[in-house]
Amino acid sequence: MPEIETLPGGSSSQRNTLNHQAIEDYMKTIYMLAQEETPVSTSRIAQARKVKPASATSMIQRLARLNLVRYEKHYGVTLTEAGEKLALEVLRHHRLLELYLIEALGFTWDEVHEQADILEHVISEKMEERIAAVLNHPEFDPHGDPIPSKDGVLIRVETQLLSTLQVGDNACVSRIPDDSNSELLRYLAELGLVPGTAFQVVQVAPFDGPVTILLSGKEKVIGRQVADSVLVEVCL
Amino acid sequence: MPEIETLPGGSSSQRNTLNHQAIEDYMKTIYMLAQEETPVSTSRIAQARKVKPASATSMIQRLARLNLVRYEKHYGVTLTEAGEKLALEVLRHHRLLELYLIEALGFTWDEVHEQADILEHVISEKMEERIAAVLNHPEFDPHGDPIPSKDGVLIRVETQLLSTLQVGDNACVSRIPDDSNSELLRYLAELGLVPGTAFQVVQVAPFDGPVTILLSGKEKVIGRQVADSVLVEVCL
DNA sequence: AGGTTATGTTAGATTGATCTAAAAATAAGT
DNA sequence: ACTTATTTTTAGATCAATCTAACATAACCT
Repeated sequence: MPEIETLPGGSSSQRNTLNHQAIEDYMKTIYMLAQEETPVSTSRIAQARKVKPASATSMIQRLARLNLVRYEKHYGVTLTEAGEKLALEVLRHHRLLELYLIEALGFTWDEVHEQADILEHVISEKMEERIAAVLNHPEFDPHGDPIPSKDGVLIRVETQLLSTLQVGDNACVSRIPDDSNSELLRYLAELGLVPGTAFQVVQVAPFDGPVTILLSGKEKVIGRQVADSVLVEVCL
Repeated sequence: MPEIETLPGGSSSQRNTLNHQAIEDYMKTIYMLAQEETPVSTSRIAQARKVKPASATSMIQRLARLNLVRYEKHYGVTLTEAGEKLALEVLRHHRLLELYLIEALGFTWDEVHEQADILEHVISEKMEERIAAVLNHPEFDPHGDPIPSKDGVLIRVETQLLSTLQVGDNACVSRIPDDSNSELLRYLAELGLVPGTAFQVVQVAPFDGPVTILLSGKEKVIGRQVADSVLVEVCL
């Protein structure tokens, strides 16, 4: 008998247990990439997941069979409603976990991404809920990324790269990509450039030179590469 | 090229990441079964893991190749030193997690086993360590099972079944198997029959009848089947 | 338009963990 | 010791997720 594979599209959160971690990882990846550009191409997915394009293709076909994505050959992939729901669920897990690891278990900023990437696939509904409760239902994770609500709503914040600011601009650090390398994250934490921190741009050297900012009374000079890794909101 | 598979035998805790959850599950199973009887037979492993004997055989062969077990065809399996170390590591994770889920996340007694069974394979050294620290390096889990120390030492407690006690005996509840069904665990919790509780045997009805105990001033009557699920230490 | 390059897809292989069915080894019973 | 029953192992299949190599499509560029 053919036995059709089923998944989330079904009803509620059945915790299919065979929600196959690979599926969730692909869905998360596709969701992320779709923010930047849609439809999402095979090669972008392959690159992000660090697999060969052929592997991505075959997984995409599987996701399409599961109605998690719409797929058109040689064109690209978009998420279905069920797919987006799944992706947001995983993202919620990830971000809650990152915050939890820091708040409850004393991890540092730069350590949590990796562990959260693994845990996100295996925590039960109950555990998700308890973690959210312990953290008092937070809206942002430690990197400044919004945490999707249980029913899949994601706050969207207008941000720009720190490196695009002009001299005199006042801004707040909004987000640092949580998959930035650990060195960078530790450096930023040391500088005090963490989500929520307000600062003013004092100087922007030309030719992609360093940016000087005034942060809690002290001037800091940061390289352009670093300035490209920090997302800010212009405030006031 | 042949590429030989390697694992823990190697050095330290390399967190091979490909410590394959199935391998760890088999090792845990074999460890447990070896407590009861050694060597451990294929069929016992298959039964415990709920797979067909053929599947167990092939996994056993793999474990032997990895030097986690000694295997002799048609005879049985014993753990190597590396194998025991791995099993104890997983057991440590499991028991720490059970306690943690209760203490830190408000899970109840009967809910933790399943979630711990999944998490035990994916927490990092760091996370294990932080959890142990938060719990103040506990020696027993909520079911009364001893938690192996980081260097693989397991406290062994002499226990007997509650059902083997005589009238007049004083005893303390020592352990309840953590894989007992949830109904039973909830019932025991309600009765107050949890690890550490002292009680006296008031009456033992013949023909496998119920056992009456005196527990914090109140008499409770428990069926024989329940009395067979509780491990006690005779105290005083 | 037509050829070249880049991107994507199919085909076929591999590995891990499982299965079923069949063969082999051990244990048991008279 | 011979037959039967039980247990274990082997052989061969399947499924998921990956790979490589070969083929197909689309995009690009004079």
